[in-house]
Amino acid sequence: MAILERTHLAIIRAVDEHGSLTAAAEKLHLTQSALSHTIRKLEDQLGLPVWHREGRGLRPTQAGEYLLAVANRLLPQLGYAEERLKEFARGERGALRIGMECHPCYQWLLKIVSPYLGAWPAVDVDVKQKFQFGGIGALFGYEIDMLVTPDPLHKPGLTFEPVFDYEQVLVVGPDHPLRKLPHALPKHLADETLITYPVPVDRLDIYTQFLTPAGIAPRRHKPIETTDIMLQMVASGRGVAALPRWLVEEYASKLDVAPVKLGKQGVAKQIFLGYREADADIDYLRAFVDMARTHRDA
Amino acid sequence: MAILERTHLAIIRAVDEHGSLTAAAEKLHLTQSALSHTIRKLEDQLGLPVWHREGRGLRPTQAGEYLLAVANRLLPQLGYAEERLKEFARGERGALRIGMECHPCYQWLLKIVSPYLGAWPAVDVDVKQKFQFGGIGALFGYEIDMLVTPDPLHKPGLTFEPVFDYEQVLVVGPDHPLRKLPHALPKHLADETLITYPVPVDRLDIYTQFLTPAGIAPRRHKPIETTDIMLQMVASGRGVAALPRWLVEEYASKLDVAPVKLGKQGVAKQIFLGYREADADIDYLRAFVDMARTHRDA
DNA sequence: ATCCATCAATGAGCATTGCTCATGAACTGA
DNA sequence: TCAGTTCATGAGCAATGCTCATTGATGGAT
Repeated sequence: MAILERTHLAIIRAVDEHGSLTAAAEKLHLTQSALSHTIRKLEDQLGLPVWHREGRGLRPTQAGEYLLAVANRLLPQLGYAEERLKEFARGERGALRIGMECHPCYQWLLKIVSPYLGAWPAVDVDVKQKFQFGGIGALFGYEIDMLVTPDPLHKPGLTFEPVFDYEQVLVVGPDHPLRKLPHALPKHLADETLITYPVPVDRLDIYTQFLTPAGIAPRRHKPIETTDIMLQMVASGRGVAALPRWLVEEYASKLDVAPVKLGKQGVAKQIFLGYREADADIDYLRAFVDMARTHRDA
Repeated sequence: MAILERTHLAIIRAVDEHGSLTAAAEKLHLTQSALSHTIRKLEDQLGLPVWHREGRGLRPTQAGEYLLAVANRLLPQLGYAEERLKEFARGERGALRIGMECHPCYQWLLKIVSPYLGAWPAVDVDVKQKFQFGGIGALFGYEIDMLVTPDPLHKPGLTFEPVFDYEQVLVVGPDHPLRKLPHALPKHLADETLITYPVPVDRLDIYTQFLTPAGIAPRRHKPIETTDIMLQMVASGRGVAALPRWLVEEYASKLDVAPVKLGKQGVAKQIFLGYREADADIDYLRAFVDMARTHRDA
C-alpha cells in the first residue's frame, strides 16, 4: 500500500543537493549501491523513473521534480518534529495543565506563572477551573498535571507539597463595627450577609472551621464568582467575606476594606501543589513546584 | 539519526482512530504484536512514552498527542503525493509547463488551453514567460515542457511543429491615412510612432521583414507590455503597431482599430510548438499539440 | 584516438530488521 | 469468579536493506 518512505525523500533530496549518487551516499553514511537499489525499487513500484539517466549523470524527471518538492516540504517537518520530541524527552517542553480548586489561589498563581513562563519558554501553561470528577480525579484522569488546592487528599500515586501558608480572615467594609474588635466571633456574623465563592458549604473554611462548629449561620449567604466583585460588594457595605489576609492587604490600597481575625487563634491555611508521583522527575513540573516554594520563602 | 518513520505515524493515527492496538493492527493488515514492538522501539529511541498504559487501554501522552498532530498533518500529504505519482505513471497527469516566446501568442494560447483543461482535467497547465537561457534552453533544461514560438530552431533532441498560420499586419487608429491604401510601405512609417512589445528589435518581424530591409526607422519607438494597452494607444491615435491579423480583427469590434497589410505581399508568419523528442510519447503533451493543430484547421 | 578517473547499475550474499506466533499478565464486565 | 479483552514479551523466521565486488558507460586529459 504505502510506497513512499522517508528514505526515498532523503535520497532524492541529497542527490539534488550534492549532484550525484556517490556524493549523496557519503552524506547519508551509506554506499552508492544502497541508494541505487533503493531508488530503483521505488521506480519499479511507482512504474515511473525518478531520474533521467544521462551519461553518468542524473537529471530529475517530472516525477523526480515533484518528489523533490515533496521532500523539501516534508523532511524539514519531520526533522522539526524529532527536535521537539527530544525536548519533550529532556523535560524542556510540555504542557503544564494546572487545575485550581481554591478561588483566591488564582491571584497567587499569577505571581508564580509569569516568572515561570520566562524561565521555561517551551512550556505551555494552561489553567483550568472546572473538573468533571474533582481535582483529584482530574489528576488521575490526566485532565490536569498539577492541582492547586487547600485540601490535600493523600492517595497512593499522588504527591502533595505545601507551598504557601496564609491566614484566612474576615473582610469588612468601611465603618464596620468589627474593625474595632481584636477578632471576630461566630455570633458576630449571625446578622450579616456572607459573600463567598459559589462552591458547596463544606468546601468553605469560614463554615467548616468557624461557623459550623459554633452552630451559627449568617443571615444571608450570597455567592459571587470573582474576587474583584466580591471585594467591591464588601467595600460598599453589602456584606462580609472570608479571604486570605495577603489578598485583602493587597486590595486595601484600592478599596476601603479591612481584615479581621477569625476567632482568637485565627484560621491558618496552607496551599498545596499536588501532582502524580509518576511525573515527579519531569523537569518543568519539578521547577514549578520549586518556584512556588521559593516564592513563599522569599 | 532519523527516527520517525512513516509507519510510526500510521500506527499512532490508526490507534487513535480505532481505539486500540488490536483494531489498528487489523486495519493496517499487521498483527497487534507488530505494532506493539514497533512503537516500543520508537519509545526507546525517543526516550519517551507515546501512550500511558492504563489497564488494557492506551491514552496518548503529551508526546503522543504531538505525534498524532504530526501524523494527521503529514500522512495525508504523503498519500496525496503517491496519488499524484500514480497518475503520472498512467500518463494521465502531469504539469504541462508552457513557455511563451511571442507576446501576442498568449491570446491564441488561451483559446487552446481552455478546451484542453476540459479534456485533460488531471493535467496542470503552467505558462511561463521569462527564461534564463531563452526558450530553447528552457526546454533543454527541463524548465518548461513546451515552447510556443514563431522561431523554430531545429536542434537534435527537439521537435517543432507548426500549429498556426497567420498574417502579421499593421494596426492603425481611426481616420488614419493608411486605412485608405491597399497596403503600407516602409516609408509610410518614417514619421510614425511604432508601438511594440519590449523585446530586442531583431525579434520583431516588423523590423526584420519590413523596415530594416528598406533601411527605414520609425520616428519614435515605444515599448508597451500588454496587448490591451497597446491597442488602446493605437485607437487613440498615439501610434501604430504590428500584430497578427486575427487578433486585430477580434479587437476591431471593441476598439476603432483597423488592419493594414504590410507590403504588397503581406508578412506571413507561423507559430510553432516545440518539445523534447524524449517526451513525444507523453499522451497529454501529444494531445496538446493535436488540439492546437486541429484548432488551426477548424 | 587513448587512457584513466568517475559515475551509476547490477548481482550475490550477508546482516539487520521487522514480522508472526505463542504465551503471559493485567484488566473489565457479566 | 471467570470468560473475554487488552497489551507486552521472547523466540524464531522471513523479508528487507545493506555492502562488496564488478561491469559498463562516459567524459576529460594527454
